[in-house]
Amino acid sequence: MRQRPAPRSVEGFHDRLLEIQEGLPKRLRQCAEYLAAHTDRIAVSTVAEIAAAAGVQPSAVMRFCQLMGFSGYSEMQKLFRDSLTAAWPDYRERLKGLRDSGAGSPSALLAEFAEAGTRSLEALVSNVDSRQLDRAVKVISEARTVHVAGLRRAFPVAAYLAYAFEKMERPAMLHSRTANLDARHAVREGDALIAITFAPYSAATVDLAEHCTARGVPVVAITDTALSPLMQLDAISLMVREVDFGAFRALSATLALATTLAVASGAKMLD
Amino acid sequence: MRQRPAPRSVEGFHDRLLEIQEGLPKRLRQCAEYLAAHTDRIAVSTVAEIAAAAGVQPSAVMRFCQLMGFSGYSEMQKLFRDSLTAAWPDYRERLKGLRDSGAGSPSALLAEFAEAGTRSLEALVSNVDSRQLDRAVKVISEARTVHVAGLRRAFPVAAYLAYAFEKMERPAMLHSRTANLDARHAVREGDALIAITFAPYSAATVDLAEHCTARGVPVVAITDTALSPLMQLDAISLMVREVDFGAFRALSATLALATTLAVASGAKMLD
DNA sequence: AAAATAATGGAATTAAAATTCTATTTCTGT
DNA sequence: ACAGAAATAGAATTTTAATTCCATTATTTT
Repeated sequence: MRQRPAPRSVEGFHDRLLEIQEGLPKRLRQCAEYLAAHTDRIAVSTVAEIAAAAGVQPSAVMRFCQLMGFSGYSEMQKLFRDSLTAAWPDYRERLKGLRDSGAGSPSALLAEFAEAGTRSLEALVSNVDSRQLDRAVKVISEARTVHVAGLRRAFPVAAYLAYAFEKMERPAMLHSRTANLDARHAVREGDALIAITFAPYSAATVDLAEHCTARGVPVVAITDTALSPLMQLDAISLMVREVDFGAFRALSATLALATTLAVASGAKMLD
Repeated sequence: MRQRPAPRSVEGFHDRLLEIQEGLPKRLRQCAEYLAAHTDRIAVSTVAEIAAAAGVQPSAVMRFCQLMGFSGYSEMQKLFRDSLTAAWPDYRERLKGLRDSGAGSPSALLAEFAEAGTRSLEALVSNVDSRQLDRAVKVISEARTVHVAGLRRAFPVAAYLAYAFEKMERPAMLHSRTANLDARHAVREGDALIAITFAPYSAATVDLAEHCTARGVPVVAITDTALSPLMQLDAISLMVREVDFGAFRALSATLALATTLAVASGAKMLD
């Protein structure tokens, strides 16, 4: 069997599997069958574990990897590990890479950002805690007035939410600190707050959230990490991990989540 | 610091992180922050990789693991590896599941919006006119001050652009009509305007674009159809077609395009 | 300001995992 | 059934990664 270059994607892996599978000897066939059914384990298992689970010797797994075109198990595993982490090299490196390879055109960059957005959206759907989401929607739909707070990078999201609520004729207020005022006294009992903030967490947003919590006004937090100060309050937290593009982070996932909150709570009110 | 038993779930991990995070010394705090933001990498990274990414020594990561209650990194990693294999339905499966069963639930809605966003991004990459994009980037990188105009649905995009330029220390001005003023006289020769508007096209944005064109200030237009009034001016036009879901239209593609303009023009200036 | 305590970086050590090698077994074609 | 080829198991080796240790640096207390 002649050597073909190693697959470069998970799809490529499956294709190759199909190509080589015919006329495979017993142990290698066992490997093929096990790996076809449990590709997701490759990223986090050792050769020994895979071998045991497939009922073969580690060396059989090694031979199988080489048959697939990889230099060994580690190289194959790398493919799956990379596909799991929505990780990107640093923005500067990436840009430099694009430029060096002569592909530094704006269109190439656009494709990168589009890719980053897509990955963020996929990760969002598989990670979001649907119980928290349901609770958030409930709280928002029951609020008299919805307050929306988000500054800096979170501001576009807050602005979009305010726009969406306005369009649905839902009483809503955008806390944008115009004239450096904060309008905390506009928050009344029976209202709810959607607070959006990402590291480095802006104090103004956190303050407002604290003010609300102290008064029993429910807070829905859209944030990025478990260390967010909003997690300390017992807010209903929705965590969003956007794919990094170094200094520039997409907002696709955050916006999709925000839209969902607005639309779902609007729909619930019609029930 | 007294030892508490190791967290037994990913949620438990986050909780413990919150508990211990206060008063953490510098390097351990770096670990905490990095791991809070990138928990998904733990399952597939080595100590050395985590340490490098967090900007600390491997031994610091080890001490952090022990502080969290684990015997070491391997034990902590096991938690995340198990949670991956246990049941992490990937994006496609999850989407299918939601379509079939939980129709109408907030999670199902989220999946729909994510899908709409993904398709918008795909369409964007294949439809965008790269010559126009190149010209737009050139014009923006050569401008003294970049003006950004967008109202209503386009406002979040304009706000994001203003934020991105600010972060890159690029002189930029967001025309937001605060106090119903328009700041058209702030546009000077040598500047450029990025005008964003979608049907129904808001008069204020179009007026500003006309004002600029009349004075020889180049205009980059982000818009949705060939019928846009911005197309009548000889602006550099970038068309974006967002896929809509119900009455709500995503902004993913528009934002990706906006980010590209900002980053590409920023990169060009470094040449 | 000095002593005590805690935190850190980096090398040294230990442990674990990947990979290779080879004797043995199992096929294949005659 | 037999020779030759292919495949396999398991041990041996090499490589890589986790963990510990300790000298040095920073921080806190007296």
